[in-house]
Amino acid sequence: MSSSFDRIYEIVRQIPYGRVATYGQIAMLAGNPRWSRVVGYALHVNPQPDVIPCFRVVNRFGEVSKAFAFGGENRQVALLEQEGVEFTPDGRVDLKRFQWDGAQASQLS
DNA sequence: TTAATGACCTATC
DNA sequence: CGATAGGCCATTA
Repeated sequence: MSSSFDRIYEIVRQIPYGRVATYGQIAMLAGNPRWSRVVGYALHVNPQPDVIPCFRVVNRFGEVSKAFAFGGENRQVALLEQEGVEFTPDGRVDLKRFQWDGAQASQLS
């Protein structure tokens, strides 16, 4: 019985293949631009990793968090690369090309 | 109920 | 430009 997390999970779970979303964006789509921290917390508990691709969630800079290392930070990068996501030498994702436009998708007829 | 924590973001020095 | 501080929200102890 999650509380507000359900809203967040709903968004993250809608992230399409080969696309990434940011905590702030997810929070915004959830209806609260300041849930950024809550989003991270929600994914931290990640009760159902089978439907919640947390590895597709990155910070505002498209970079994966340190504490994300649920099996090696490199793991998340590898997974995203597997989906066709390009990473920069800085270890960041090209948000302007791979950031999931959930807002647009949500409003898309 | 209060205090402390957190996979964040923004502003300031 | 790099580091620090504060703010915001929800969860947990």
